[in-house]
Amino acid sequence: MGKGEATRERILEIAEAAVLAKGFGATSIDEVIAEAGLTKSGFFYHFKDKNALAREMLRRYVATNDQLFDEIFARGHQLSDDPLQAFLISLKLLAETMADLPNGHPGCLIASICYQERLFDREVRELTAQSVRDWNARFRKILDGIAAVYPPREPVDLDDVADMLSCIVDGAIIMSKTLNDPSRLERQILIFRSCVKLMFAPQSS
Amino acid sequence: MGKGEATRERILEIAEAAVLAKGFGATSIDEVIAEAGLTKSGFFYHFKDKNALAREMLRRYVATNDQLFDEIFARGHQLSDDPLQAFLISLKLLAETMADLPNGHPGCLIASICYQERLFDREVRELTAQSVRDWNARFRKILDGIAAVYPPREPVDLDDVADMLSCIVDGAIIMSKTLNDPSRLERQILIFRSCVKLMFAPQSS
DNA sequence: GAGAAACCGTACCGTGAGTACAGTTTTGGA
DNA sequence: TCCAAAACTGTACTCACGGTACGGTTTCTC
Repeated sequence: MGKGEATRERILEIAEAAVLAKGFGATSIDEVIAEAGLTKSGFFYHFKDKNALAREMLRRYVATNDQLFDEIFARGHQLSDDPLQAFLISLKLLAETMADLPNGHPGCLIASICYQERLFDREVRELTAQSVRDWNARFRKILDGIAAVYPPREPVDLDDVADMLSCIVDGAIIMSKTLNDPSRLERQILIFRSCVKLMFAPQSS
Repeated sequence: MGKGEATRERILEIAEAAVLAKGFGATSIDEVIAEAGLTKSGFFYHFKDKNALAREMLRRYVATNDQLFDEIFARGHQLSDDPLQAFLISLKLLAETMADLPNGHPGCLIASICYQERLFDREVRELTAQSVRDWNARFRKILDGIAAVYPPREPVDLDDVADMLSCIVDGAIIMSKTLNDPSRLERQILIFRSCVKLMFAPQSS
């Protein structure tokens, strides 16, 4: 890794924390470069403009999240051969992971971008849309596996159930931040888990 | 209503549409006053600064939403004496109301503020927190009424279920906007409705 | 040791928030 | 109908921020 790449990473790390804390519009390049210890010229050497910064931040964020999901769902699959049990275990792991974040979840970049859409170009917005679609498809695939074994009790659209997880997480992050109570995120994931159980698990007193 | 009050309302209406479309930071006072047809001096005569504008926008937004919930849940209560049925009807009405919005839900002001928190003062943030708490309490009260008649199947925390509705709605709004598909919001509310049914309704094939 | 990569410094432009303050029109009530 | 308050207008600033331009300098790497 060249020195330039390291600087880029440092900038992205600092920028992401700032953006999640106060929004993209309120994050000034000046403060980022001050913390990163370089000049404006240095910044624009690495990023054409603020949009380029957003694009790279987003790529980083999506990659990190993808990796987290890979790990968590692989682990669930390791611990149980039953697709429903594996998913329930993974959701538990996800909840725990979120609960273990030191200062609560810092925020969802996609949601942050969503509420400031006009600040970004089409490429950035297309990137957010695609990653949401990918996550939904991933969850949908898991649900397909479950539904094949356990026919859902209520007639539910599996696409909607898949979407639900992303919605719950994004919504819970907002509530956590608004109420300054990190525990809400964990609890919402667990409530979703209960819903999945109710939908698919066979009757058990 | 004096002329000043009418101007204030006009500014708030224009500002809300702009803020939900592109975020608070990206909404300039200049463009708002241009559309409202008054000068900068005129604007600052009504609002001390941008924070004061946010505060009033928020008050307006919360009041409108409160009224919507009042209507929808009152209507549900009219149509059925059974607390569970009444809630399920209300959720259906809520879903329909959201589906009927011409260009999809314009966005949640609380979420928008959440992701740009540092732009706002403590009073604004306290206002968002309080309205979320109020909405959660309202839903919780309804769930209490239901649980008294229909003991929940899974051991669920009713506070969490109450929170869930807000989370789902906020999350679904983000997904709707990100994917440019307004129907997601309606479908998520209906999926939540299915979950409530599964939690409380007695076994029915 | 040379050339490319990774910066620094300085000076500049446009836009938007916000201030200051004096002047003008509009409005509602005695 | 007049008068005072309310509701503005106009001008002229300030400061911060995004972004550009460009020449110079250091630092790596082959």
